[in-house]
Amino acid sequence: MISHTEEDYLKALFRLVSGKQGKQEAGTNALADLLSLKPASVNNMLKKLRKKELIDYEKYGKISFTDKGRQIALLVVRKHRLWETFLVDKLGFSWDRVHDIAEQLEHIRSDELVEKLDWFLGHPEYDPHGDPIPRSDGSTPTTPSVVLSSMQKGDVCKVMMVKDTSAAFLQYLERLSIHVGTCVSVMDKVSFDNSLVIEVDGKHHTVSQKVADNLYVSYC
Amino acid sequence: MISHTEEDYLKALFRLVSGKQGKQEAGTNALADLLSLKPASVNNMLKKLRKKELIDYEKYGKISFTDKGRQIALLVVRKHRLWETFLVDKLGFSWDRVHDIAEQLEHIRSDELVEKLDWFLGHPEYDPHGDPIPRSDGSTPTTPSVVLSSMQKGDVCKVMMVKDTSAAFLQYLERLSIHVGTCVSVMDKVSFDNSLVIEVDGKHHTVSQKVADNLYVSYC
DNA sequence: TATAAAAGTTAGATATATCTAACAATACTT
DNA sequence: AAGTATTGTTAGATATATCTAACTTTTATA
Repeated sequence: MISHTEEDYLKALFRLVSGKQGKQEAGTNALADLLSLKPASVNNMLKKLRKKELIDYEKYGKISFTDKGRQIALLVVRKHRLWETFLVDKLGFSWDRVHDIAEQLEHIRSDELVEKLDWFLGHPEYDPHGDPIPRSDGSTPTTPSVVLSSMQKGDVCKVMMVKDTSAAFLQYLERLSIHVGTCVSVMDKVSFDNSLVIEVDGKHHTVSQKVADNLYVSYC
Repeated sequence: MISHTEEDYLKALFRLVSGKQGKQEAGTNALADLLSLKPASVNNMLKKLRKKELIDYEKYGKISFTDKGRQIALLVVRKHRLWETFLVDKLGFSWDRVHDIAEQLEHIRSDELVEKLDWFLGHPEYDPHGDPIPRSDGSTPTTPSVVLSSMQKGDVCKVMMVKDTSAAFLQYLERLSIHVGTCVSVMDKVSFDNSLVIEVDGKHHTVSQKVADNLYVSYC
């Protein structure tokens, strides 16, 4: 039996080794940061997870999943993103309010529930932030790889995924009327700082490179 | 902040002092039985709950709610029954599979979630077993008080609530096509053991007094 | 009412998951 | 390659929630 806490560690490890933050390796400190815990606590848990054969790691070495561990991590992520989709699509939550609730819901244990929820939502492939929802067979829909900041003047594209899903950033996007699926035209690009002048819904906005780095798009 | 465990104790106390089991008083042993814990563990927790001003009780005395404690218990029950309704009405669960899942969902913390769920379900007053869903203002819809076992030969009534919601009993009712809302005609009553011959959906069944005691009905 | 049974309490042990503080190994940097 | 900074580990403390075993109080009954 895997505890909520253990699931949290596995999910955090998943974010580090295969998430959109990009890094392919995870260490004690990185995990501690992500979980807002102390390295000593993480170290303790790593031993427990190794004993349960959910991760591979040796003293002072890097951490990686066993097949069993990855499977559990994927299921937790699947549940998290399905619940986020439920909260937004069915209950009418705004996309910046669902994270904390989904963090709780992702720990509910019931295979039947996950599959019924998936059916109820119409087998969604992406959550409200555009993150791919892992399938029950362990596969994952493709993730967009083009960022808005790589677009040039005159390009027109569609927002596919939001990288930073903090409430603050999502609320900022809200003010610009930018959602997943929104069409964005690049009107100008300032070479000095790479900020972009974009048109959304007929309105012009200037966004910093940092903002544009956090928006994954596809050409259209 | 109230822990999951504390919520479980408060919910159990609620069942004892105001639930359909009828008893108006709760003791250490009764709580331990209901929670499948040892009296010593319960005693420990009672001290903690008293310190938090969620219950009133003195050494060797009976246990009762403070207003604050009752409010929390009612909210947990509200959440449990709303989630059960969601699982049956929206996800298509059968009524004998929802209890364990709702036991987990009832601990999800978010006032906004509860209210949105309530709206999504159409402000239901009763859950799939006919149990009243406490309202957000703390009031509770009326509970039926007439049991099938008090009906006489020739009476026709509608099932309003199932008292014993164990999977075994619910599955038994399932085989008899008895649900909340089902019409039942009493064809005969055996005075020897108070068992009843009933007609449901054109079919005749004999049910024991124990079964009939667990079905609340209203005349129709 | 004396005694037995039931109910309730206490003390001390265990398991989980966290922390701090001190220490050890690895990695960077010049 | 030496020294420093970063990263990781250990030991021991704390908090929660459970248990067992022994004990006390209350209640029931003979």
